[in-house]
Amino acid sequence: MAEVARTAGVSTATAGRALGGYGSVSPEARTRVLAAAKELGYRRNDLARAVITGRSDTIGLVVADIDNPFFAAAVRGVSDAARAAGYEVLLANTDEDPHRERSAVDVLLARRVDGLIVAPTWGDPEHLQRAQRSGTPVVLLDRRIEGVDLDTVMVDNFEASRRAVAYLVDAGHRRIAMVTGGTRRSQVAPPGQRGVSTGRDRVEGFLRGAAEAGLQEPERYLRTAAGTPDLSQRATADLLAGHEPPTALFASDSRVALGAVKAIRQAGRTIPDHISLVAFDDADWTGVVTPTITVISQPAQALGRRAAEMLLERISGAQEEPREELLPTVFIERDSVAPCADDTRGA
Amino acid sequence: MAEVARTAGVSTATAGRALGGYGSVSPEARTRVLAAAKELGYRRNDLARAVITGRSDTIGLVVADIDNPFFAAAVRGVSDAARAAGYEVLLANTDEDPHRERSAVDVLLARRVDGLIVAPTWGDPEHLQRAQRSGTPVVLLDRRIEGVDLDTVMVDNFEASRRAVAYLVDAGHRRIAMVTGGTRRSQVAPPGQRGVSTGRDRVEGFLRGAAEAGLQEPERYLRTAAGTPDLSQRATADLLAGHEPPTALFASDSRVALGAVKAIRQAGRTIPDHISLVAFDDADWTGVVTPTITVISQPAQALGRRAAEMLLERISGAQEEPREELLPTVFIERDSVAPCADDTRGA
DNA sequence: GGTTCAGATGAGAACGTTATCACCACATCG
DNA sequence: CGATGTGGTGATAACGTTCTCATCTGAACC
Repeated sequence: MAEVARTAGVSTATAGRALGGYGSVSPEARTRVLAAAKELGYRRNDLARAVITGRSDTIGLVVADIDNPFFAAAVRGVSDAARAAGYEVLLANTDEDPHRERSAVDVLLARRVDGLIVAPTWGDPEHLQRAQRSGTPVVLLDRRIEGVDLDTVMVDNFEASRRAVAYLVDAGHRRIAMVTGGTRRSQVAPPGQRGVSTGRDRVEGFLRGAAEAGLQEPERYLRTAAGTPDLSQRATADLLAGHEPPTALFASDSRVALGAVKAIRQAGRTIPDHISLVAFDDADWTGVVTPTITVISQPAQALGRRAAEMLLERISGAQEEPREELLPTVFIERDSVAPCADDTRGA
Repeated sequence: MAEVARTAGVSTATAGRALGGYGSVSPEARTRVLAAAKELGYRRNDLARAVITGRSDTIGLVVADIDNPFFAAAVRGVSDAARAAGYEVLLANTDEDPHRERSAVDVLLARRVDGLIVAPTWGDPEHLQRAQRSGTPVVLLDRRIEGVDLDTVMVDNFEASRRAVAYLVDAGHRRIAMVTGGTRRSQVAPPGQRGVSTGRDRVEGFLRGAAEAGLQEPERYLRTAAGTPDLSQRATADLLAGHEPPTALFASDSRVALGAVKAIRQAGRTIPDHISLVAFDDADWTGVVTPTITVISQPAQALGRRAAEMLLERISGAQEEPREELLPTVFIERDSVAPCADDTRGA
């Protein structure tokens, strides 16, 4: 910059003003500086600027796995909203490992991000609260943490799941199973905080829906820790092979549904004749398989966008109470649910 | 840091050495500094460090759309390799807009990324060459640019496509269609550089395969500018409704395939009885639809990982000639291709 | 016992910006 | 005409680090 200033015949202060767009500069000085900068191939150093201003115009984004379609869409939403406001996005994956989440947050904080959007995984969220307290706003995406004062953008997983079960019950089903990832057993945490809120809420919605229908022992048909297609396939196969197999299945996300569909097919059963299926997430393929799958559609991209918007509000100094914002899900009826054909429905 | 130094009773220089892990510090001084830092809640400012060292330990990643499964996987690969080496990833989407690509590169350069991984879209690549020349290494991901000296990691799209067509020809098909996105018509660029190399190479592979089989006017069955499921669905419907409809279809990626499957189903045809299908990309759903889809599988995540590795080599000063690295595709035979049943196969 | 050398330390410069302040010229106003 | 702004400018401090250099200590070596 000093060289640009020299070439343009002004002080570095004036050159800085012309290049940085602050203060006031005469039109002629500005053009001279700009010309000199172009001639010399000058490129601004945003890092040095950030050191001075204390703002990096960057937000940190921490998700479990960008390669999961839900998060990919959410990241896209965050990215779009961020860029529209002149912010860049620093991305980190955790693979649901609390240790990686914590270290990712530490690194992003050291890089002086102006704010953080986190889809928190299961451990102690103290690092998130500390970040917020020390002046870096945090917005939770897709997952809430009880007893923590942070903005949160998500859907009503409990209610959506309860309704899905009610829908299956209305179709006459009584032996309704749920396959889900998330809720791990081998986990050290207070009971209320096990697993990820998304998984917990969906399981509780399932249990509530089952209870409301007076179903006996719904836990008998609940399979957790099946978060990948492969695990889900095995869990579903297990369910189908059991005594009094379920006549309907609720899959907690599209990857779980993928494994479930495979297992059902391999077991020689057909959807929806032998077993009905409802899944979370309107993945692209759910509309193209035979039969098409009835799903609870989540506005993944909009969730990301809203999270970014809320974060940007906080960054610009909004001081209201932390709020939990719920975006609506859409229940899309397709062809994977049929009335229960099983005579033993009373079982 | 000055306060930490004061608390620990050492100079800022020594505190810096203890905190920054450079130079040499006595064990006792180190422990005193670390204790003081912890007590004061000191958090290092990596931005200031980057200003001094000239290295930000950050790489910029520019792709068309993170919400596309191929790129999501590639980004994951880049991210993993980057983190393993202590680098962070700054992400940008272009939506295939050359203007956005250029401005994204400009912003990332201003943030002093140590290197760039770009899946280049169609316009003039001068900004990429300039970045490389001015000392920020650039690696091209998934797409090459002719006549440009940049490292590139991709697959052999031409050969994979040629083989896919040959496979269909071997099954007896003569009216083979291709639906693809990418190659736009309304584009201002020298003929050889229209569209994105991936799309061009696949089209040329298709044409070569057709030529080798002696097929007449293969262009008649070529539909470009159908990069989204919706556009692809329309293009496929159009093909099916035409005179002498194709008996086999080659879809240039999984999203195109999705639209094609929908169109085929809506037209009342079945795969593979009426029409065979081969698609690029082993999307998760291609193994679960009926019938399962025969695909050319790309190692998307490995492409990202290799791109990051090559970039890191350049960053650490490797000076060899730029190279183009091809990762192998895998042709996965499933159930969407059947021998041609059409009597008029000579047409 | 002097020379050499490595380890440890501090003072202060350096990195490339923005922030602060003082100053000037000039217009505006009463 | 003097007081009061206001836009433009430059010198220099400031940001929070790392880098450079000089100095000191003590051990090892012949």
